[in-house]
Amino acid sequence: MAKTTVPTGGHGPGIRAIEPWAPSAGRMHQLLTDDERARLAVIASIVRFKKGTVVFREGDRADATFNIISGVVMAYRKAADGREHIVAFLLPDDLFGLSAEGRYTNSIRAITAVTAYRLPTTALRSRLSQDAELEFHVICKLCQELRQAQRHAFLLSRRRAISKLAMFLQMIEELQIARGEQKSEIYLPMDRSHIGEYAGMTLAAVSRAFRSLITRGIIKVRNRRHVKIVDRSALEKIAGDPTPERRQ
Amino acid sequence: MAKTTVPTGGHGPGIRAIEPWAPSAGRMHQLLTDDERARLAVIASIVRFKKGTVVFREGDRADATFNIISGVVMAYRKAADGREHIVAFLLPDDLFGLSAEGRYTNSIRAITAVTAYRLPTTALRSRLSQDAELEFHVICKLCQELRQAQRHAFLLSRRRAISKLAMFLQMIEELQIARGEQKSEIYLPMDRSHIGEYAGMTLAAVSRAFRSLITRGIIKVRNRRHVKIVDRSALEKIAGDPTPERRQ
DNA sequence: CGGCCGGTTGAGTACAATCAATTCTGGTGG
DNA sequence: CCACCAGAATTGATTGTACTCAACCGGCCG
Repeated sequence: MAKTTVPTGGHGPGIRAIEPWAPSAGRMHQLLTDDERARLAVIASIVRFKKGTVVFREGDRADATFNIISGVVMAYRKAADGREHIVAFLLPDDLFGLSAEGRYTNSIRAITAVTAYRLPTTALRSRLSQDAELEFHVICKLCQELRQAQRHAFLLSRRRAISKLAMFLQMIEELQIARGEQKSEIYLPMDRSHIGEYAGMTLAAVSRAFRSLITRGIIKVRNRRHVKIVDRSALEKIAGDPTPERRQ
Repeated sequence: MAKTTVPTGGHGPGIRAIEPWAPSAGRMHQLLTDDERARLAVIASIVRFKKGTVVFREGDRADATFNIISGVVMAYRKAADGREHIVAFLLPDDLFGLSAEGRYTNSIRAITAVTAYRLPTTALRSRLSQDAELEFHVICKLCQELRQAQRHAFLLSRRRAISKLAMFLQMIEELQIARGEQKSEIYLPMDRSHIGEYAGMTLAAVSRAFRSLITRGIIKVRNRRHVKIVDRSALEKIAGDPTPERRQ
């Protein structure tokens, strides 16, 4: 990983989230003012990670928090049998590097090439304690992440593989709409096995669920990474209903 | 629900969490100073709910956040088929009433008799924006809740019912230890069907998983609500390993 | 061209969901 | 104090779905 200082004139760390208190039609905003971003830039350095790099591991001493500029990372944990469970996918303007008792609680791996701001814990902490406005925005972001995690758990509680996949696609699409990256097609930065590790199913089950959605005419897969939702209401129905369609 | 103003001399809202940055041996502290609690008490009223009461529903206008004084509530969401998925169990010194775009994202029901502080959103918001110290503590609490939600998702990704139950018991025990309520026995304030709704399995599966742990001599069940872990290492192994023990 | 990685598909199996009795437990009133 | 009752929990039999293991496909790179 390469470190450089923040170039003067760069606009600095950013946080995007849905406004917890005011209506916003599902859109995310940049929560930080230019001024706040500049103040954070002072304590930040820029780091780059190649695709596949592990940024840090669960249990490592947590000496920095990161703020993604570009690229996608996954937060994951290893089960005792060596399987990886993906906790979250993090995108530009997201934060990662949460800790408990001074140690990271998840491992992080870049799943594309990634650029990020690196904010040393101590500097960040003292900056936060002086800046109520900034703290408030961090709170907004954490609320958002919490909701996301709860939604993930909800997805995982679905019984049928096809429901999980349907809900996964809905979540990804919604996220891309909220970010204004809407292109009538969903872009999947992760591969099938990552989807499985996120949704609690095997690669084989993911593949079968995709097949099933395709043959039912609910989605169209242009290629591995590009999916179009054809029948939105059918997808919704499948996502919502954990039980098989009652024959009869 | 009955509302009263906060009795003068009451110590006011409290938040307990594990310190995100400093080591704390898994213990939770009261994050708020007496002074902060008093300042919050000014905007709070005390509310009481009988066991089974729904405090608010997902989608309701979010005009207050709550801080539990005593009792246990569950945060839940309804699936399209009417089943309830439990998002979290909230205990004294926990917060609930998170919102997105001014609406609650989960429904809340009291599963025991509950007393709580009610903090009106607008008042809380303006109090927070003036009080960096307080905000910092809210951030700590949110980090804690986020970790908890991620752990829940991890639990839900377990395939075998017995692993889910084992992990559930570990989580409850750890929570009670962190709160200093340790009594060599785990207390379960929720009933079996709630455990099922939290862990993503049916009541029947919960029951069978309990049986299995009992007959293997890993736990002892004194009555519905009191469980003792006899063989901790075996429980850990089962919790960690989603696959059946490899027969040779 | 061959190997490799990501993905698909097939056959058999294991596990939990379902549906349906029972049994247990704690609370209530006689 | 005990009998009774209702809800909670257990247990049984059957079925469905996803896992496992394994073979196979197809694009990409050397």
